[in-house]
Amino acid sequence: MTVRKKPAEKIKTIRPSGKREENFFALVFEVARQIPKGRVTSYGAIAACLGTKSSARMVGWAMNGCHLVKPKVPAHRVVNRNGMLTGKHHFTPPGMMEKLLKKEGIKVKNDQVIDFDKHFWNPAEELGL
DNA sequence: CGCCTGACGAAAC
DNA sequence: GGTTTCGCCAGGC
Repeated sequence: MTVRKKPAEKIKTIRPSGKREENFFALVFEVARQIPKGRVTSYGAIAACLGTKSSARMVGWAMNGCHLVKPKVPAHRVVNRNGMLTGKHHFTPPGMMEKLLKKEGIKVKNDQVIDFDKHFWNPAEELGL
C-alpha cells in the first residue's frame, strides 16, 4: 500500500503543541484495539497513523505494556512491515501469537503471516483519518 | 547527564 | 534481491 494521506493534521487535534505525553501509548493501544478480528497491521502503520511514522520502534516498544492495559489489546494482530511475528517472544506463551492469529483465520507459517497484504488493516484509512 | 537497548523501517551495500 | 547498517525516539541504568 502507499502513503496516500498525511494524518499530521488530524494528529494535531489529538496532540496539541506536538507534546509527546504518555498519550502516545494510549493512542497506540487505542488504535490497536480498533483492529478488527481476522486483520493485522504493522507497527509502522500505527506509527504513521499517529503521525510518528519515523518511530515505529516506539509503537512496538509501547506494546511492552499492552498486557498491563485494562481493555485487552490485540497485540497479536500487530506485526512488523515484513509480516513477521517479531513480537511473539513477548507473549506469555511464545506460540500464542500465531495461535490466536490462526484462530482468527490468519495463516501463519514459520513466524510469518501468509497473505499479509490481504489481511493488512490500515488504521489511517479505516479510522477515517 | 550520557550510553545502551528496543515487539521497526527504509536506505545502502 | 538478500543482507547489513543507520536512523528514530523514549526509557532504563
